[in-house]
Amino acid sequence: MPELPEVETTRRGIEPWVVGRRVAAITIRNRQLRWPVDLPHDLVGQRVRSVGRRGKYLLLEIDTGHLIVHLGMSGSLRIVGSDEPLETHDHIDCRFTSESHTQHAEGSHAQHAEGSESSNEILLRYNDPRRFGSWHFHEGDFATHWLLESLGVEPLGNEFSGQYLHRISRNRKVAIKNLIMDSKVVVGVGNIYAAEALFMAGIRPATAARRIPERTYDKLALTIRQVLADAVRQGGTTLRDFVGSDGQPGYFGQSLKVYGRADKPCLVCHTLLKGQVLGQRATVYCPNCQRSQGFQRV
DNA sequence: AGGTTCGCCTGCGGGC
DNA sequence: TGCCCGCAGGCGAACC
Repeated sequence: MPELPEVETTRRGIEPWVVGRRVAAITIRNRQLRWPVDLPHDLVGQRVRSVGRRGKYLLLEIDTGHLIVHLGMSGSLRIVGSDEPLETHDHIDCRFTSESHTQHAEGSHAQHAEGSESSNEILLRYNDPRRFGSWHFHEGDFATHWLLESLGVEPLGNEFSGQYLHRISRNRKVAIKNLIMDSKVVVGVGNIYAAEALFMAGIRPATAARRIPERTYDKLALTIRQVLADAVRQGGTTLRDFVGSDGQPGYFGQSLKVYGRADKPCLVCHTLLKGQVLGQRATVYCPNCQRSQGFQRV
């Protein structure tokens, strides 16, 4: 599920609710996620300093380190009231004390009486049907965690550019779609946004990375940034089960040009879009708009 | 070392 | 109605 825009949507959603609060309790109902969940007991009482993101990993910075959360394919984190009924696959709850050093946004979803200390508690609730997600605690610098230490650059950061992609693609014959989905190269680009960015750049997904000229990589770096930033603005993409921290879906789905549209007409030129499997992942492209070298008829 | 495939899970839609 | 199959937003491990 969640690619960078969905994770960022979640980050922005939970940030104002948890920053400044202290962990009151962590309830783990099912430890069997991607890796067995094993959190230290001394997290209780620690204050949340910030909520960050590295690639598709959410980083809850607390006093002694970071809670590192990955949503896998089907995970979601929601802010709910402490009386919210449990649903299937609600695997982890992180309960926070009512004290807070930050002002909440208007429109609280938690059912509570204003000013009441005890009823002001909120839960950060993790639901994950497929259990491909993960929860870890890491002391100190998050970048040294084994899951994060070899991650590539942030696509919305300064290090990411056409020049960077061009340099890293030398002598690599891997399909360009697989290259931009490789988290050691650039983080956060999953199956949906890879297909969309390649369409916007006019590049055929199966093109060998080393055959693409730098000019075309300039264009690709731009469209990757564009599609991710656009999707963040719209709260991510909801195909089936993604919901933001307020339980609402994302609206970027209606902006998708190729993903999930195999055998349908291209929205630009009306040529039938072509489906293909690349690296075990379904992809879709327009045979007319997407020519290997980025040539576009426009 | 780069490239490819596997496997972890549940849920859902389509075909029969 | 029900069963079986294939497929789904990720990604590290284990293969060549």
